[in-house]
Amino acid sequence: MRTSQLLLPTLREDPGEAETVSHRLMLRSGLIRKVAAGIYTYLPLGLRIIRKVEHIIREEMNRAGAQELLMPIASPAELWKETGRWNYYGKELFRFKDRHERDFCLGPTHEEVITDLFRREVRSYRQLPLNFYQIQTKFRDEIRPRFGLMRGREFIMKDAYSFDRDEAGARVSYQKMYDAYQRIFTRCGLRFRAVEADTGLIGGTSSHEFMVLADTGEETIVYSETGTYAANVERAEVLPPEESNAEARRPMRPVDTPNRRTIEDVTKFLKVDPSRLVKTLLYNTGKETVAVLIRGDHEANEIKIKRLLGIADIELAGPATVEKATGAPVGFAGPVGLKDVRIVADHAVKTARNVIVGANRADQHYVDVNWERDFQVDQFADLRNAREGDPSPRKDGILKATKGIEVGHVFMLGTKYSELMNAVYLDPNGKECLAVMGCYGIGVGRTAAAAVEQNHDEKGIIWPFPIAPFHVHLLPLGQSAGVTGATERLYDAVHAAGFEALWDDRDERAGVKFNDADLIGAPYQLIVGDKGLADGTIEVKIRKTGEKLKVAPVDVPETLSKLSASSRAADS
RNA sequence: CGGGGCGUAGCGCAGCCCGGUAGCGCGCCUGCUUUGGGAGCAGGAUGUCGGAGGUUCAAAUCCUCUCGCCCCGACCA
Repeated sequence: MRTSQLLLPTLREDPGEAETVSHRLMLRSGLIRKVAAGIYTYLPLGLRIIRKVEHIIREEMNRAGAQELLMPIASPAELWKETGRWNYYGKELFRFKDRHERDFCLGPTHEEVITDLFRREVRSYRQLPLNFYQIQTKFRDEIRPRFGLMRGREFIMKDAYSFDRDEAGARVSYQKMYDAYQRIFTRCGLRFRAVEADTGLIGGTSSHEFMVLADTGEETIVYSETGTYAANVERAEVLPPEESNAEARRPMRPVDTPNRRTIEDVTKFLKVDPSRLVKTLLYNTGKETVAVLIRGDHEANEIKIKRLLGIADIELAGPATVEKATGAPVGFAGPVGLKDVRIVADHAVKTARNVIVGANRADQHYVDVNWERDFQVDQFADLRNAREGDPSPRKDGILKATKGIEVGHVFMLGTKYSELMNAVYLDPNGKECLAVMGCYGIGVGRTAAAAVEQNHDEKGIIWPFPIAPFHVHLLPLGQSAGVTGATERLYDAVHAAGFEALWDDRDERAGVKFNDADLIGAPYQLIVGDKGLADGTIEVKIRKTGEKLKVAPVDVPETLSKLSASSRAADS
């Protein structure tokens, strides 16, 4: 492909709208352009990358025995009402009416549609197991789209759904997808880690997220350095502290804490460590107000709280509710003397002695407060986020924390959707059985963006060979007949050897071509100039290392084959 | 939705506080020179100053409303 035939609008300066590396570089290198918030056009070069990622996904999904189909983007409300998600999904579900005033939505995921297909078309246990996948545009009306392709409202996703006769079969299907994902992300040239995850809105029994390790990641994961445990912090279990606390209980007393409302204010004012405080968070569940006690240096985990309460949606109570429940303004809530409110507490509160809590009076706290003697707790549970330094719940070491970008997610769904939608098959005895399901997603654009986050330098992108838009970037310097002729012969030879080449045939100065090539990030650049040709060589520049090899033009295909051998090995 | 910020030429920005002919750099067009890391000189084109309303002799600038976008928090591939 010649650049003169390609819309490739590279930008010299960083666009004002982008702050993240991948977003900035994808705009600058002419891969994407924004149409509206979270909605992008893929320009020709960007689409090539998307197609490369899709190609790898297809190969691995097919290898794992899944079959590709394609479901519609618009789906009727009826299906979503059957599973209850028409109400449950919230504003993220983009709804609209057709000309007959019938309700529709843009598919954010496709459990309903695929389960509907299954129940209509599959009858017998002989047809199972089945695994269907599609690579398709999804729409989720995200509260806050950001970082370009990292979190779009419209985005391309590979989603797959497995149907098995039983739990055991479903576990096999799940494992096959888990293995396929390992291969996919490895082939995309990513450093990643599979971690235990929460099941969120999709529901189901267990799941893993595939996290690309990057500082700009929105997720925090914890893992055991010495063991195998790895989990999203929102999921990671925290073991109850083992040691009992021998500290003697001192008598409780009130102290004045004028206008000190936050943990930080109170600890500074009383000159104590945050771990000496217990914070009292009041949550509205829709039915009641619940007080959640968390040690001052710990972070509340709302997912765990929701799970404990068995409530899908909770929110921190507003000032009015807080005042009603505690009789004090926000910032002075505490468990002592708190009436008519259910109190749940994190395990760490149980062993904490002589702590500081709000007094349920303006500008006062209690110090030397002790559980059982001074306040009661209805239930203790694991309610906080894991953090670095906590023991691994598998008892295989101490947890470390890192940031990650979620590029894939696999779920064991169980029979949640088959029950709600009556997706059944007949077993050998002619008895109706619920299909046991799994579902498996990969964000295609996000995978590409994550690859940029992990593979770039100050000059631009450094594409991993398997997903590079072009393998080789030909840079003829000047317009002499010798250079043009040599470039043309190289272009053909490189193609014949199986490489995709981009030929910069613009009448630009060397510096412009070099900078654009570094920005676009093809793994190899071929620099053809009169200087080199005079002694019979051209230069092969390796983008990643900056290394330049002087090579006779006839030897270029072989040199490229050798250089790329290791990156291509993963293909087979 | 809450908090913060921004909308001025294709891109990056200044001008706004203190109202008075709309500017700079890059890119784009023409010509000459140059040609291995974002060239030089000369000439040129390009704006409903996000939109609507208001104040004023006069509004990019002040006021009100509105739309869009970005960043930080609750959602997720």
